[in-house]
Amino acid sequence: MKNFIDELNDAQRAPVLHKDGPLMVIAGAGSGKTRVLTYRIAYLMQQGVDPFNILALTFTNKAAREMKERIAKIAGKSETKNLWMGTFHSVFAKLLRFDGDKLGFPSNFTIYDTQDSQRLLASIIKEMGLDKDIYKYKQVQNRISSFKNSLITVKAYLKDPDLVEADAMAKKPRMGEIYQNYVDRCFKAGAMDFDDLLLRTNELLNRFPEVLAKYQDRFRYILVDEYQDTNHSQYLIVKALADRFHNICVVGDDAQSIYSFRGANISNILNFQKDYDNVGMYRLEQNYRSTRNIVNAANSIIAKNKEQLEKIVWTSNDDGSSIKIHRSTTDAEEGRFVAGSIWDHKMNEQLGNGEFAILYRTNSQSRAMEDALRKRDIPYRIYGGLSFYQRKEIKDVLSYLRLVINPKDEEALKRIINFPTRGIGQTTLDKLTVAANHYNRSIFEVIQNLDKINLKINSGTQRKLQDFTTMIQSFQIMNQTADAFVMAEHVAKKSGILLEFKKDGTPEGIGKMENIEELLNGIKDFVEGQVEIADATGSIGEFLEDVALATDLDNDKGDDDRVALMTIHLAKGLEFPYVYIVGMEEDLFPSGMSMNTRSELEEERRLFYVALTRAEKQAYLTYTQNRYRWGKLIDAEPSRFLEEIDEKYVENLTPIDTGYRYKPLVDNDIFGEIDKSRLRQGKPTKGTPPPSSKKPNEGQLRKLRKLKPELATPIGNTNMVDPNLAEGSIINHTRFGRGKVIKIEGVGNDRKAEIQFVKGDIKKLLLRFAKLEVIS
DNA sequence: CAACTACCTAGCCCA
DNA sequence: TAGGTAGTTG
Repeated sequence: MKNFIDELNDAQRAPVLHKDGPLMVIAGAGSGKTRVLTYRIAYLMQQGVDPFNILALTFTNKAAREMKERIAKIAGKSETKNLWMGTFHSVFAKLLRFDGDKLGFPSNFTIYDTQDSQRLLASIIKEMGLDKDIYKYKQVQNRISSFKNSLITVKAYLKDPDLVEADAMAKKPRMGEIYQNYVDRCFKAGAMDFDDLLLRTNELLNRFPEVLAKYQDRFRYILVDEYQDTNHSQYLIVKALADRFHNICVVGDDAQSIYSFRGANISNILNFQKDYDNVGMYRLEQNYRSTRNIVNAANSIIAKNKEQLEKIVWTSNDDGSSIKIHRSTTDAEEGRFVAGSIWDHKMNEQLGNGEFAILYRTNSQSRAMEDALRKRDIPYRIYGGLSFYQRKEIKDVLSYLRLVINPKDEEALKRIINFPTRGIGQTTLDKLTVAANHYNRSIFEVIQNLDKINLKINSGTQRKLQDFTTMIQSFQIMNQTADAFVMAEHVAKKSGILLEFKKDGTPEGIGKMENIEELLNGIKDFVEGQVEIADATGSIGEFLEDVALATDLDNDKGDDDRVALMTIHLAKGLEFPYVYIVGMEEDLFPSGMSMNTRSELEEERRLFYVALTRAEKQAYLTYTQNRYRWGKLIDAEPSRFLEEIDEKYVENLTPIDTGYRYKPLVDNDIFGEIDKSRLRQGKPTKGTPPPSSKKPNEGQLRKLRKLKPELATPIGNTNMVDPNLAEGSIINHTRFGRGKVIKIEGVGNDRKAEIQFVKGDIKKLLLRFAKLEVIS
């Protein structure tokens, strides 16, 4: 084992070496926090801590996988096998599979995704005879989710007059009943939703002291990444588990807390020192990721927030070029600018597609970007949005598999009982549902006992129902021996799903069939991968768990070279050399729904901070004056965040138009204040941003020449017109920068080119005089 | 009683 | 724009 500790700087080393007791690491953006977490685990193991006694909670499964690999490199692969590492949801789903029976859940419980929850709520609301325009299932689902994340059970809800009152005021007096029914139905279906995985874990640890003791004793060292984004439910689990040994290490950055909409509570990190005695406090403030311009610009933004832990992020990296702001007239043009700019960078600096990311506030903004990238043949990948596993045809296949594992799974059954159509319609299903509720049994059980209950279902339909259950039962028998792939392939064929799409024959049908084939390939890969894992079997159950708990980034193989398109939320924790933050407009970013209170606005600002600090070399901020929203073209105003960046770090590629509502920002005093106070305390001074002495473009040009000497313009020798110059050429002008030739006209000495420059303006230049260098 | 088609309308924020 | 729904057909 080589001495990996030497690879750390002083600030990083201290928390790694901190042995026992609670500690908190406040890690600024790009300061190497994953590294600290990884090395701390490796160090604990080196010190003789059994990996069996270590629990590490990460934000994505991908992050867990990568950390595990790095630890394996240091400590050896066999050592890491017993580490419990993963997201909150996957770790506690595993725990509940072991001990959830004490709460009455089978070990093969289904995990309902958001869509399942919403469908179930929609049917409950319908069954209760409530007005679906008042009780909107999405709203109801949101509300119940927030109850669960705050550990408000049905009982607790009913006891809280404020909550009950609030729902009554919102004309939803029967919210409590819906909540109760929802919980009952999930239980009856042997299903947990995402929030249950945490809520039920809490319940388990509270109600069964011996279970709590078992896991307290096991998890002697607990590490939590992204602690600023934990919710109350997660907070309590961690607190309970760490209560015996107090060996808890939390890592996070309050400035990057961006998940309050799903219950994350920033006070968890702000109050950590109050929760434990003798907390070791460590700060990582040196940023290794970004240029000084980016770091300082980000600091100037986050300084506008009031609620935060004190820290100064600084860097010893180069200044880099300034942050570029670009205005366009429409979102389509915004897309063209971004695609064009990426293209230019690629051509001029010989970069791969993977070095670029386009970040946006909402998924719907991706379309304009996609269109523009496609036109330029730039390969890209969209992250998030509708995931592969949420597509209808895929969910249908998965529903069959779910039903094989857990026949009580009501949502799976309802999806497929009549798909492909087999003559079991809504009326029949309604009768079955009523009976199931009445007898307190699952629908599947009701069907199996049709002969014993008189449901007034005609004999033909009864026959069809029996055929259906017979089919599922045959799958179940097969599942006792077959692996996930064999099983899934069999189900796709025998259920008639594949045939259904085949005979459809339309392009959509063929597409769906291909998707199912892709699913099958994925399952095959999965099964083969599971062979390497000690106690894994490659069963359907394992596969379904994997799918249910996959986060949007987990499916990324990352093996091909594409421009990344994603929301800012998804980009947390990632980094890219070139980052385009698009849609910098009021009402969009900050979102119109998050501008009402100070804390909402501060979260939007943190989101902007996260976005900007993803960039290593260069950040672009773009906005448009008109944007299509809700199918209509609407006027847009530049985001207030644009004026919040200290102007010394930005450069406008487009001249400020007369209608521009904001003056460029001058107010950088806030940052100066904090900085001075830190100076007085004798803290590091490297963070003080020295005003950039260089003109922004110089650095860029110099870099360009260094990278590609053959592209450097031989000054003074360029008024000979390059024979390669043509319409569509990309050129470099010694004064105006890069541009694209739109048109060439005139002859001889009069020959001139109309050029669209990257900076935004269009110029007509006489080729006789213009010092142009043809790049391509 | 189920299946299909054609409309209509709400959603559009983020996991 | 897609998903839900009413109306019609088989």
